Amino acid sequence: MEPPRIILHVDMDYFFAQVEERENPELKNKPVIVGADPQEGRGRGIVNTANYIAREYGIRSGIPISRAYRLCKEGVFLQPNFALYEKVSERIMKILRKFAVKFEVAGIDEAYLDVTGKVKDFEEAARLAEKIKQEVYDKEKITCSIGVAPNKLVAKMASGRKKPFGLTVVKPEDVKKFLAPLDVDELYGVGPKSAAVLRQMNIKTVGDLAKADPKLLQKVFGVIGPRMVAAANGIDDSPVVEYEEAKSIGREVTFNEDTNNREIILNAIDALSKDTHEQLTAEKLTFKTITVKVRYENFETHTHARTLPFESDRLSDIKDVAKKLFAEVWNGERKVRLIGVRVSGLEKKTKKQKTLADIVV
DNA sequence: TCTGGGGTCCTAGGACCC
DNA sequence: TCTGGGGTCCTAGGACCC
Repeated sequence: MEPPRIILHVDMDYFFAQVEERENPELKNKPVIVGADPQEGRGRGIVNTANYIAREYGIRSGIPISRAYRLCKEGVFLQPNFALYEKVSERIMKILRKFAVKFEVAGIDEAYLDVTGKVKDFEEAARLAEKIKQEVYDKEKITCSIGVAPNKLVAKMASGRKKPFGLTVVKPEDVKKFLAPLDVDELYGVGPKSAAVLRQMNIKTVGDLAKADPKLLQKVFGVIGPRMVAAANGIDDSPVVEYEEAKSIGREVTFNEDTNNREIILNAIDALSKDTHEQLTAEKLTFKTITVKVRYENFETHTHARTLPFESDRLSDIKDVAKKLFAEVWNGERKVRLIGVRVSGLEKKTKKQKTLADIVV
C-alpha cells in the first residue's frame, strides 16, 4: 500500500479587502466592499470580496454591486487595485513555496502544497500548517486558512470550513464522514445547474451523491457524472503541478451603457486586441484562432471564431479578424452589453514560424 | 436583483482524410 | 445502391472555477 499523500490548500481570507485593510487600518471597523463602482446604485459589475463586517449585511462575492449598495449604503466601496494584490500575492507565494515538495498557484489568493515526504504524518502536517499561517501573518500581516487532506479536492473543501485564520485537518480515514453531511452544491465541480438536477433526483448531500449509481449519473451528466460520484467519495488523484502553459488569452469589457454605436464598439475591439497582443508578446506566443464574444442587452451571448491558415504574432491579424467576425454577427442595431476578444491555438515562438505567415499574406 | 473578467474543460455536428 | 469506421480539426455553446 502506498502511503497517503499529504496536501495543503492555502486560502487567503477575504483577500482583496484584507489587503485594503492592511494598507489603511481605519477600514478595519467598517464594512469594506471591493468590486465595481456602485455609482449610487446604478453601477454595473459585481462584488469581488467583502470583509466580514460587510458580510453581516448580506453582501457576498459575486452579487451585483448595485444590490450591495442598496444593502449597505454607508459601506466603503473600493475598486480593485490588482497591481497591489498581485505584488502581495507574489510575496506570499514565495513564502509558501519553500515549505512544499511540489507547489501550485491556483489563482491570486490560493495555492496547493504537496508536503508528502516532508512531514511524517497528519499531526506533523498540522503543526507545519500552523507554522505557515504564522509566518505569512508575521511577514505580510495577512491571514490565511489552511486545509490539510490526502488530496487537492478534500484539502480545498477543508480550507474553507474554518475562517478566518483557521486550520482544518481531514485524515484519510475521516474523508467520507467529513464530506457526507455537506450540501451537494458545496462539492467542488458541482455548480448551480448540476445541483438543481441532482436535487430533482433526490440527491441532496454529498453523502447521497457518494452512494449514487455512477452509470445513472453518466447518462444524465456525461463524463462528469462518474467524476462527481468519485469526488463525493473523496477520491482525487490529480497531482500538484508547478506550472502549465496557457491555452488561450483574451480580454473583454462590459460597457457602462449598452450601445449600438459602431465606432464605440470598434474602438473597444482595438483596445482589447492591443491588450491581448501585449500579453502574447510578453509571453512570446503565437496564435492561430481568434474568437469574438458578443453579449447583447438581454444577456444573450454568442461567440464567433476563425482559424488562420498560419501561426501569427501580429496585432493586425487580431484586430482585422476580430472586426470582420464582429461585422458578420452584428446586425448594426442590437444593443451590445459586452464585447470580448480571445486568441487560442497558442505556441511558443520559434525563429522559423514567421516566414510562413509572410508567404501567405 | 440583474448578472465582471480571467480562464478551463466538455459536447456535438460537420468537413475531411485514410 | 443505399451509403463503414476511426481519427483530427474546426466552430458554437455551456458549465464551472477564482
